[in-house]
Amino acid sequence: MKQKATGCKSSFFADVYEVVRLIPKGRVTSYGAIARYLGSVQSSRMVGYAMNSSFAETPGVPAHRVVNRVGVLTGKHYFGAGVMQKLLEKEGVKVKRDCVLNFKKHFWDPSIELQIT
DNA sequence: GAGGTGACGACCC
DNA sequence: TGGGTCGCCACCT
Repeated sequence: MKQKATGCKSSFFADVYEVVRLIPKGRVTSYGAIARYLGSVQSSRMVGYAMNSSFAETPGVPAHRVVNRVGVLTGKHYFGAGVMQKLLEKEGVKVKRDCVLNFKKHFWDPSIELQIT
């Protein structure tokens, strides 16, 4: 951990972290939604990569609120088995078999919620 | 300085 | 309709 590019607000990662922190409690979003909000839906993979490094971020990034486009907790393996689901259920999000129930209902789109007026 | 990696998404067969 | 493959782009080694 020499530089990690942290502290550089213009970093793509930093931008991702900022958006994820804005996700309200009991809501979830997708990697693609964040990537699209940042202007590059093709960079959706980078969002996931950013989450992988989010554990080193302070304060912690609620990465458990970020799932793939169909509501599957693909990152739970990195969080720890059951941890991601437990955190979501604690916030009122029903999770079954690593899938968010009523995903569309809990979906939080930054491009809409954070739309520039 | 260059190549490889990756928690996804969209398109094609 | 379902499964498989490709692309994309910033960070890490």
